[in-house]
Amino acid sequence: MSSPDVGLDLIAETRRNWEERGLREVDAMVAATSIARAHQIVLGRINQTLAAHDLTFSRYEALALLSFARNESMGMARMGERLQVHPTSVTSTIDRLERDGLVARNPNPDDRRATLVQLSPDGRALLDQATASLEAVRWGMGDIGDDSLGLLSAGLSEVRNSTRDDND
Amino acid sequence: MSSPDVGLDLIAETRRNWEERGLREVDAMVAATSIARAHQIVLGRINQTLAAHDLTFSRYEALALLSFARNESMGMARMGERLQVHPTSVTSTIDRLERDGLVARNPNPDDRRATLVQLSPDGRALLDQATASLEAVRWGMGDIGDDSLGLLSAGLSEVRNSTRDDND
DNA sequence: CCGAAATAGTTGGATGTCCGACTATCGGAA
DNA sequence: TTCCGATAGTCGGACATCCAACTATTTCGG
Repeated sequence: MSSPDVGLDLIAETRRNWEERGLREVDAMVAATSIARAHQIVLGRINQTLAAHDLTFSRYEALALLSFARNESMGMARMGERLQVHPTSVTSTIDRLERDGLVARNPNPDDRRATLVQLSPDGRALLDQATASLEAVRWGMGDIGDDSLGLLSAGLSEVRNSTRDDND
Repeated sequence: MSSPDVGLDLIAETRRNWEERGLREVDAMVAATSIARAHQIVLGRINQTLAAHDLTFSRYEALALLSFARNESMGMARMGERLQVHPTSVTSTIDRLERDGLVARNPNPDDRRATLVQLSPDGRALLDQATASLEAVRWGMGDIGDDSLGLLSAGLSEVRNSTRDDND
């Protein structure tokens, strides 16, 4: 069924190497590395799918976020909070979406500092097409069953919420 | 114990939004999003820790890989395979490590196309210090128990090995 | 033995992300 | 009311990553 299982081998070998060296916290290292590799693979699949629509996952997420907002419009600062990215990343993402005519920047009449981003009809249409493509490839999750996906998501929420003294 | 649980709320809200819209494969979408967010958080913690050593996770991984190689030396193509990144990414990473005196480029006497990357004494010393720092923060995995980490890693290996028709 | 295909690495271009710094504006406290 | 801190966005710089294209070598098939 499965291919040569490259990813597993690489992680397993890394574990052996570190164990031989006497590293403490090998399990944590393996988990962190596993997250990084899984991210690399899943995002690669997703971006490959979205490339057919001239989109990336970042831009897709921004379009989707706007599509759920009242009037399909939202301030940039709020977008940054929701997407958990730096304000400059929002600027960059919106720049490209605007360049492609998928969103528009409008002034906020109540606050001249703020900019409201508005999803355009083209943006909404492209979002729907891209969403259909992502559904077809199950967001890059392959043939994993929903029950396993649920367990995985639960484990990852533990990671997100694991305390680290500082705030997130 | 846990903080405001920001990440969970955002993911949970995203799930609600998509469910209302009638998306199929909501579990896959949540899992993919969870991986992306966990990656963002864990890598952020790791890079914050490594910043004290003027390193990033990419550069750290390259140093660690070299440290396990025979003579702490390896060809760049092989590094790309092991780290699962594009050859140009290896070039970029090695450029910066070389700039900082942590590795050296040497010609391969058996193949004039190839370049051997050699870990320097400074690089080895810095790697050991950085590793100690990462152990102290458990590679960004917070206070999650080793048993949970094991389950998580197992779930993620399933993702890596999930078939997607194409090869990886 | 020779030329085509494969391989190693680099360069240039695009994207995404962060940080620091800067401008413009808002808002609250003295 | 005025000034100072907080907030909204942008810009420049650094880094990571991919792709396409290019050079230099190596390798292999005829």
